[in-house]
Amino acid sequence: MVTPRTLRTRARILDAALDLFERQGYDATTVNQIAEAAGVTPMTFFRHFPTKDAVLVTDPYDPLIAEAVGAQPTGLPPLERTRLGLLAALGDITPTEDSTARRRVALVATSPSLRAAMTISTEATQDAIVERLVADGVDRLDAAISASACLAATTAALLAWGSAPSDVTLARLVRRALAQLAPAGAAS
Amino acid sequence: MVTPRTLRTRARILDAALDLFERQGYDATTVNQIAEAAGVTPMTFFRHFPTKDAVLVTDPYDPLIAEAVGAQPTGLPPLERTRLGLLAALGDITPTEDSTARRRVALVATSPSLRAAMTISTEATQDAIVERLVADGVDRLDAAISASACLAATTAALLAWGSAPSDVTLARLVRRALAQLAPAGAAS
DNA sequence: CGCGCCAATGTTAGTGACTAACATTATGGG
DNA sequence: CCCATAATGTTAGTCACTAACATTGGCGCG
Repeated sequence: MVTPRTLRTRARILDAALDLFERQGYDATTVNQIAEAAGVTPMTFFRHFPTKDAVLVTDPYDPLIAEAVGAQPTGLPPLERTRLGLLAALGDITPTEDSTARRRVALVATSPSLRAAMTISTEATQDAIVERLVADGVDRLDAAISASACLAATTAALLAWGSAPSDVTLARLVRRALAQLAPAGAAS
Repeated sequence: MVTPRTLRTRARILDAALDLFERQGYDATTVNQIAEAAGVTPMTFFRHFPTKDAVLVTDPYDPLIAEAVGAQPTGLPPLERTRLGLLAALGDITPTEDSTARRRVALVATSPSLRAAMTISTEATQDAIVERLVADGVDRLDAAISASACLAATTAALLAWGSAPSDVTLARLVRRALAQLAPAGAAS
């Protein structure tokens, strides 16, 4: 049941949180402060976001990415399949970026606990890719290695993007990251 | 001041913690339980380990690894330097493994919060590698990409080792992981 | 062999993230 | 305009972790 009221409250909490995080840092900001600034009870905060870090960390792209990886030629080694799949998915994801994406990423880059939360969330994506590769007969360990390496490179690019000049696009950085994992001297 | 008494207490806490974690799971075990089992106050626990997860997560290998990476030929692309450096460092690290290493890794594999803690700790290694590469004139983003990709692959191997048959060595799995990041068709 | 010093431990009191069970408000559909 | 029900509030609690101060216990020295 997604009522308009829910959306408004959620947006107020999110705005208050981003504002406070940017002004006084993530760790120095308490959920109580966020709740108060949003005109709401701490309890209500947790009804909208399961954890404090969930305000900043979300990625609903897992199925999309796993599918893109699966769509790459089965003959390729798993690393290459994953790499190409991520590049292919990139086009679908980038346009969706809302205006706060960069602020969120910049904030995540500032706190170890946030980067840890992001890792946990990335694990879901990794699992999705691994399952997809395993379904095609790839060894589970090989799949995990490929997926985690590609995602780590992508994450490095993402974090860099958070504090990059505003004319640098995320897609550009990710392409650069994944290019380093390409078979020697390959184009694209 | 590293007195014998300190070492004994620390060992008692560590034993109690490993035992409880294995019997009832990491998240279900409280610091109070560990302290009680070790015949000690919760406060004392935190004097020996900064956090609950510190009992399981430690790696003091950063300088060693960074040095090994730096020792690789400067002409190579950063990913390859990092990869070869990690392989070189592997020999120095493996023999040091104490008998609880595998138990610890197996436990880390079971809980997302522990894997997150491990990521934070791996970041230190990553930073050491990045600084070393940057010192040789490598672009910082390129360095971060290489280091994080190689370490992610290594971590995947490490986690797999935790629940692998006991005749499978860590070095073997790590070599397999890093081999996937090798330039196409290169040996070892 | 006992005594005093200081590291190691204990005590108390508190904060902040989160949870559960139950009470209250308010919104939008009939 | 009213009522069912979603959304919020209240209260009370747990657990990881911290700070300040009090206490104990082991080891070196006389």
